[in-house]
Amino acid sequence: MMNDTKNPNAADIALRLAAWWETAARDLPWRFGRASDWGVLVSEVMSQQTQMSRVVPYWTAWMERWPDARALAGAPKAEVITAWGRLGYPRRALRLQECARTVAEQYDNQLPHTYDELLALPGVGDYTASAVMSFAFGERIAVIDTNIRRVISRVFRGEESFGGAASPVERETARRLLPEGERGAVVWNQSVMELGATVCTAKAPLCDRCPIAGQCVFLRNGRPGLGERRTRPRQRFQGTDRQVRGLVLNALRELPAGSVLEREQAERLWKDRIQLDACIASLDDDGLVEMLPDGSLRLPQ
DNA sequence: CTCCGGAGGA
DNA sequence: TCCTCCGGAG
Repeated sequence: MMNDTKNPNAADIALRLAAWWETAARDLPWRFGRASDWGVLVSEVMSQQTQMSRVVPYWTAWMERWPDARALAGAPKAEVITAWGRLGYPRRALRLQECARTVAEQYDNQLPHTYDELLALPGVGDYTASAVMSFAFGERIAVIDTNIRRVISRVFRGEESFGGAASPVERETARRLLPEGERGAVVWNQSVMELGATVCTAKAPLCDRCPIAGQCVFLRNGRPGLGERRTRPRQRFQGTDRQVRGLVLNALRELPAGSVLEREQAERLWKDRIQLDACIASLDDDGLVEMLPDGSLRLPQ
């Protein structure tokens, strides 16, 4: 077809999303240049597997208490674990502190500015390294998370994205769609991700509120397979080790600082003694708790 | 109850 | 490549 005006045009979509970003972006405290590079990294680590809205109060308190990598590096582990609160996946808290130590010691308290150096930091994977490069340093780099994968797949391919790791084709597509200029690329990453988080959601996309509904192949095709395919296998929580670990750690966090959880108290948290012990052992392995000779538990020092 | 989401280790 | 790691919103 010679003049297919319906074919999605990346430049046109980028313009529309940039305009939408100006009016619709959530006012998160680490956005719009208000946070340090380190603050941006902390926000990204906290946002791994956790909704931004839940992160905000934790991030604010965290950055007030430990404004930079050096400050976090010197904090007692127990305080770090406690401050992580109910964000979930508390190993992230320890990795973030390890990251802070690396930054403080090896990089003189300044985040490194290359993707490879960022990627090598504890708790920093492809997504976080790319996000810091883009959002903290303003570099032109394709950021790929599940929101961006979903939006790009729907808008340009008219399909739901597959689960699993991003394929080389997906990565190449993401790079190709990136606007030429640095500033444009940053806004592209932020706006596509924001669209995926708030409008182009996985299960019930709000197409009537979408600024690029007129350019979307997925919508034009009648949203084929909407909600049929999961981006990842379903994860149960009730009865799992994750729930038990959460109960134990939460009990420790709620204790007065420095005090221990007696064995009897721990046993009251979960009926299945075998599973409880396995979870305590795994928390110990992770460095999230310490077991004393009498069987009581405490947060690590 | 179901949904959502990166890193790292096996 | 698969699996485990959480908690709160809907």
